[in-house]
Amino acid sequence: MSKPDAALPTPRPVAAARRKAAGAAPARRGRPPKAQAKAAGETRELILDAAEDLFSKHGFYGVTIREVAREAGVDTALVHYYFGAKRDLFDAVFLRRAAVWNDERVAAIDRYAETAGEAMTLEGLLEAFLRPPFEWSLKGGPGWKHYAALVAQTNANPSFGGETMARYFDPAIHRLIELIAKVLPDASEVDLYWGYHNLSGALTLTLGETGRLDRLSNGLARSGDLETAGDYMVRFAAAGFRAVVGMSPRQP
Amino acid sequence: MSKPDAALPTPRPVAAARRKAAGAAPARRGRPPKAQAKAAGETRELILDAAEDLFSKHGFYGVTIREVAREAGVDTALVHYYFGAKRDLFDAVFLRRAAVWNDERVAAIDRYAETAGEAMTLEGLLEAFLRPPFEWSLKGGPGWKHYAALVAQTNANPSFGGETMARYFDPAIHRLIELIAKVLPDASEVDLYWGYHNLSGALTLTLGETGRLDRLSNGLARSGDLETAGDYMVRFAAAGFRAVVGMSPRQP
DNA sequence: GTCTATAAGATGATAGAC
DNA sequence: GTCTATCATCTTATAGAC
Repeated sequence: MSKPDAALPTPRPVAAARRKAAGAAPARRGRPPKAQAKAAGETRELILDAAEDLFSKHGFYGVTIREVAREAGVDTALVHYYFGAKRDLFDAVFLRRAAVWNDERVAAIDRYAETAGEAMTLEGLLEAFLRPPFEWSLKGGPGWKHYAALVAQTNANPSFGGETMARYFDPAIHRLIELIAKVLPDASEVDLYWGYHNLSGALTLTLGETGRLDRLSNGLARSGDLETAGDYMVRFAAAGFRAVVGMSPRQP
Repeated sequence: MSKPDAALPTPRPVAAARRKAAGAAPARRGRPPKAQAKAAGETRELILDAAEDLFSKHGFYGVTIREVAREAGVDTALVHYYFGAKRDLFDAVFLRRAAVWNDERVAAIDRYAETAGEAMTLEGLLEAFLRPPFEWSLKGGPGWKHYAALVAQTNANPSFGGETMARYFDPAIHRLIELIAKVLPDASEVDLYWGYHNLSGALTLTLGETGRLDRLSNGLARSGDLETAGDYMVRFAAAGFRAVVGMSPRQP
């Protein structure tokens, strides 16, 4: 019934093993061309961009410093010069967009809450909270798409970036839950946390854009169709939140 | 507001680096004790168990063969003797429980559908489909818990195990969707696939037991409380499925 | 089946010339 | 800031003795 041969991300041997397997160009002889002079801070950003891309696809251990340098078009030693240890590079990547990402989401729900006033709805709130990341992932350039996948990965396994995630993402989530509580006054805090947990999983899986859904549905639904994903998610989660109200008794 | 110092999985340098960092025992001198004779097939299982544990926590690249051998209490060369390349070991781990896992879920929803007959409900179906993995993770011993986390990881990033996942998991999911279609006759296939996508994300995040929820909720809700997670998930997803019925027009 | 020894190469990181 | 050269270590994987 299912077609076990559709396109899935290919397994990825670490840097050199992959180059070998791919029968890649025989490692250009002689001097590599000197890098052109870069604008101030540009090298730093190039490295972050490359690392963001690779970490989001292969995880911390699946990426080598050499690979990052190669994709960034800079020398290996420069990566250490700018960021120190590999782990620090990862943290820098995750940190770079964390504040923007969350400030924007908080601003969006606050703006919505103020505009809507008494007419505030659950769907409206979720829409305001979910749409910014989807929009960035779609239209913010490749960096934002990679970052979205990195956030998804970190949410699913906080071994790397967990600290940063808790520091920057949790306050935004708390604000959302606070506002949902106004719309669902009978919900307990526990109800809302479990509700958010369910939403969070869906969001994470969506931002990862793994292609699983494409294959499962034989192309009927596409992982990368974030517009549609958002529409379904808002409806699905709003109904879900309402359905779990009252499952745990409220604290007195 | 959040406590940025609670317990989260610690970053994990690769094998030797971690041993060094931990200031571990000075690598015992002299001959290691010979392994006792093992029952037939036991060594194989020991290796699979160790690999399952480690892969589920650190991913493919975050685990070394030496580490697997050490945790299994066998010689490094034996891992290759039994499984060949590292990638083949990973596949063997993922494959070992794939059939059981999915056969049991299909059996559970089929049994439910037959017993309930006309009285079949969405909640009943989801309960039948979701409870087995939760039960195993809770009561099936550590192996099943590790496997659940591995499934979660693979769903979130199918670079490794994607093929196996599609082959073994998709048919079970298709069967679930088929039965949901009976309960929600007005839903289009697309509606159901997006609905399942939302459920799948929640399931994945839950089986991962990352501790994110514990921290976010300051201990009010616990990732490891799979009983409660299941109760909320059934209610949340059932309402979600109903809410998305009709969003995409049905195929003629 | 189990272990020793070792090949063959990749990796994170740094010192120091320019 | 950038690049070369290199260290010290780790990694997968195999050949071959027992």
